[in-house]
Amino acid sequence: MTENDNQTEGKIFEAATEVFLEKGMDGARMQDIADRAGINKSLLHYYYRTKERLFIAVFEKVANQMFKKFAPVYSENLTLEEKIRFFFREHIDILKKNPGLPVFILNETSRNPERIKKILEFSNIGKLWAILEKQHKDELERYNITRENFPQIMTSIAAISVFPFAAKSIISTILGKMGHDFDSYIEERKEYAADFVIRAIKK
Amino acid sequence: MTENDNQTEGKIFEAATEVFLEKGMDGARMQDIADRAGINKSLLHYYYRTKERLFIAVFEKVANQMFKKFAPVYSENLTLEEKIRFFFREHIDILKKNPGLPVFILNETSRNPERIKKILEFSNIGKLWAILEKQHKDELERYNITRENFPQIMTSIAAISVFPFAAKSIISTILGKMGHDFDSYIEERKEYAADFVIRAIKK
DNA sequence: GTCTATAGAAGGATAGAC
DNA sequence: GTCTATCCTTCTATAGAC
Repeated sequence: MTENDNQTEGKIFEAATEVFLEKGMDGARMQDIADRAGINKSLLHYYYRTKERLFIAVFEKVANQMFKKFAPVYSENLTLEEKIRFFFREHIDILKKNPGLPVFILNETSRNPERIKKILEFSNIGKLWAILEKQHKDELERYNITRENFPQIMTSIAAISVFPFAAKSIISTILGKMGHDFDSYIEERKEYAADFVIRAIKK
Repeated sequence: MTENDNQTEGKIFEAATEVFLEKGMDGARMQDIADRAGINKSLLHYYYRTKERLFIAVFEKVANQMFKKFAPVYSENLTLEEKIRFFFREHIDILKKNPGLPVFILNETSRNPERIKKILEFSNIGKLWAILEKQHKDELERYNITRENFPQIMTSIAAISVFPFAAKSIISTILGKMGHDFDSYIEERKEYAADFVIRAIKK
């Protein structure tokens, strides 16, 4: 591969990421991607053969990005509360920079459930409970966290972090009516969300 | 209008609702809608002129459905805790019957923010805080609920109720890896969510 | 590797008969 | 009010020159 290959392929991939995030698979147009990449439409097919393949490349990259950001949660040097605070700060910060990500992933996985399986195969999200139980054996006694309600807690945490961005246009509109604005609402949320969850799970 | 008008228009509307919820505006095909309604494609245009108009009819009906189900929250005969419990039971039950609703609304409002404005105009969601303050003046002292953190609380409640359905295929896959199943997770959630929120907002 | 030109199919929309 | 036939545009994808 020459340098030109990489440059062009990279430009295509970036442009495709933009367009797919904005319009979704069905709404995206190959012409639009080509224009933004500053190249000809047929080059897209030269590098990726079909729209579907190009989409999958983008989807897997973007989805992995989302699920691989849980690293600090596995760190041994943080208390449970610190991990929760850390998570909300980091995760909300990432979403702040990519506000279109949640709707994109939610939408595409909902219309095509098989897509998520490959991504989750290589994630250790299934082992989360085992890790937590091992790392916080003593601490856990001070919280209402059990193997049984663990899915409820984890999905609530994800919900509180992700939903504001997934529902951004609705929330923005309502906040506007009440004299608030979205950006400061999000900034406040990093700490509020952590407090909220910690109170909710404390014994 | 004859009876036939209503029957056909109704069948079209029902079919359109199904298809739009399943595929979204961009993924939906007029031919598909016509087939499900058991009529010819050109009849769609006879009744609704364009795909866009048909979509708007469906979207407004469906979105209103979602925002008008907050009625019990305005009832004077319930305590704050009872309202929260009532909300989660009712709301999760509705979503259980229409699991595709959240992604549909999130997706379409995100790609076209103007769409939500007309719906929210006729909703009294902007006055929620005023109503709450009036109806629960004394009770409120036992909770950490202020005018300032009210948006944080409301969006957390919505998040906890809506997100499991918006992320259904992801959550289902993960639950599977952990030996749980989605349906019982949802059934448990009605009570768990209420407990979770009440603990989180108690002083 | 990149472009132009175009095939081939599909989708939304309309005309006109009944 | 409903159908058939068809127009027109748009979109993905490929052929072939450079």
